[in-house]
Amino acid sequence: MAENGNRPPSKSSAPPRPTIVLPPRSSFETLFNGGGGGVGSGGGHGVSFSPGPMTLVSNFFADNDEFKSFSQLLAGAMASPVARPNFPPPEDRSSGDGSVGGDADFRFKQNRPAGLTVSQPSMFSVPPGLSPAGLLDSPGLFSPGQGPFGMTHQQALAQVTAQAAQAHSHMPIQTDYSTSLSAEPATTQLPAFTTSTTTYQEMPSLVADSSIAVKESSDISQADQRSQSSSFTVDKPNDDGYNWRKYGQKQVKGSEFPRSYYKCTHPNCPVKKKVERSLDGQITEIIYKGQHNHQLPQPSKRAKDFGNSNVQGNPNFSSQVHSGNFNKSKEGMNAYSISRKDPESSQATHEHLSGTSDSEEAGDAETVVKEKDEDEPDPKRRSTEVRYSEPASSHRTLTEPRIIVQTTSEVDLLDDGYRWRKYGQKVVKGNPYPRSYYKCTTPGCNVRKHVERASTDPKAVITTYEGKHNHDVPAAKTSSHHTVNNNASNPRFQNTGTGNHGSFNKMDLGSNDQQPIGRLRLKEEQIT
DNA sequence: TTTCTTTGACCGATA
DNA sequence: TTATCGGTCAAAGAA
Repeated sequence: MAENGNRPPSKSSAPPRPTIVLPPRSSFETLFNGGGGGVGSGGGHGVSFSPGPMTLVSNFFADNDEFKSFSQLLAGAMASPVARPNFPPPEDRSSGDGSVGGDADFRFKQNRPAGLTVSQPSMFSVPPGLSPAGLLDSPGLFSPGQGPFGMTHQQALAQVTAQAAQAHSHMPIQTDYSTSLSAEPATTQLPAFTTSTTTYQEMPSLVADSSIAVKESSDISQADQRSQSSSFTVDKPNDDGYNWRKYGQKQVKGSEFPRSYYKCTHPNCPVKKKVERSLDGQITEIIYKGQHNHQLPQPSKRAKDFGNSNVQGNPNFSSQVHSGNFNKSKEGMNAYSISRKDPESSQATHEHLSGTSDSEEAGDAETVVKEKDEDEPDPKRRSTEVRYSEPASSHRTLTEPRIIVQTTSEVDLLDDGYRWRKYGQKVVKGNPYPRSYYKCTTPGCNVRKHVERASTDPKAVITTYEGKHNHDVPAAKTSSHHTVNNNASNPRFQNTGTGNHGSFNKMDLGSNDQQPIGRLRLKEEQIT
């Protein structure tokens, strides 16, 4: 990549960072739940819901190596342990023998949110184009000698995001908010997936882009037939398969690190990305803008950079993704289409991919997938921003990012069990609804949360938590019936007795320290 | 010579 | 109207 190729030594000495694989929104949820619709086991329940994406991915595709089609991918995914309702709890699988598998299990156990289970049919679908292989195809992901998953969680986070970004750039996306925009004729290039009340955007799918090759440990998967050199430096933010030219760098307010601006070098390609790096070269944030209007660069080059490419090697995927033929995707989507009816809670759904840390230095990590109308005046077309941000903390070690899928409605924004004081509000351009800032009212607790509503659908909110509660959930709130309802419809939160946030605070390594929570955030934003 | 990065300046949007 | 900020341009330098 250009960015990395000519960096001054002072900047190029950064430790390897993962390319990011961001699971499209809610994709994992389906996996956790054992699948909804036509594929997989019907109605998963009792599935532990805590493994980070990497864990999920590893389990998800452990048995699947050479999927030839998306449906096969899906089928394979559903056959994975994670997707199985009777998937044994991590405790039962923990060996603690120090082996890769055992260690992985240990991590799994560590991060498992107590009582956080998923017992309902999937609220989300595996979006077409979501390639398990794409997720798996992450160099070093399971490389031996790098810990249980072959990479640090920080790397995992970065990898998740980068690949998501890549996937995003592979596939134009169309959001169909049935609750607000359903009347609009579909210019959909990708099918939307819906719940009974909400049509979710077909997220930028993770193309089976094994340009990011996988190197799995044998006990996790045999998929390393495809494995590529782990020398693929996953930390290259620009190694997403496209070629970028840096055209600017600036210190932006509010960020302690400079932001670099890149353009896709492909002629007439409007895609840009912003990358923030910490002083040690680590990526703290990547924001993609626009959609590639071309395919990935020539395989030869990509092969050089990434090793084999599943995009190349998986004609089904590459063709359907790049040629605009999404029939297969649609089929896959339908197979996972959501049948659950939950008007109480499914009005809007946002997922929080929460990373956590078992390190004192763990900071925030957030992934934002945000749709944004870029160059197209047509509101039906949106480009996508995929953001990965991770406050720089040079020695941070993140555990696997946990995935928190939060179902929120307008009324229960604050009913997460904790008490909040609103300390700020801001209106952003293009969104008639203010962005609100809340702070936990418990003395000494510095947790904040930020609630943002989609401009086109006030019921669609994005709640972002920052920090970690250093206290228990306050006594039950009197006005929590909405939360109760919401939680009732969302069993993942039932056992916690708290709101979603409380639940995943509690599940954070089972500790109640004040480590900041690494967080991955998926954010969907309607653009006016 | 070409390609790419760096970096100060410029411009438009916003408060 | 002005200041600030983010994004971009483009000249200069490096590889």
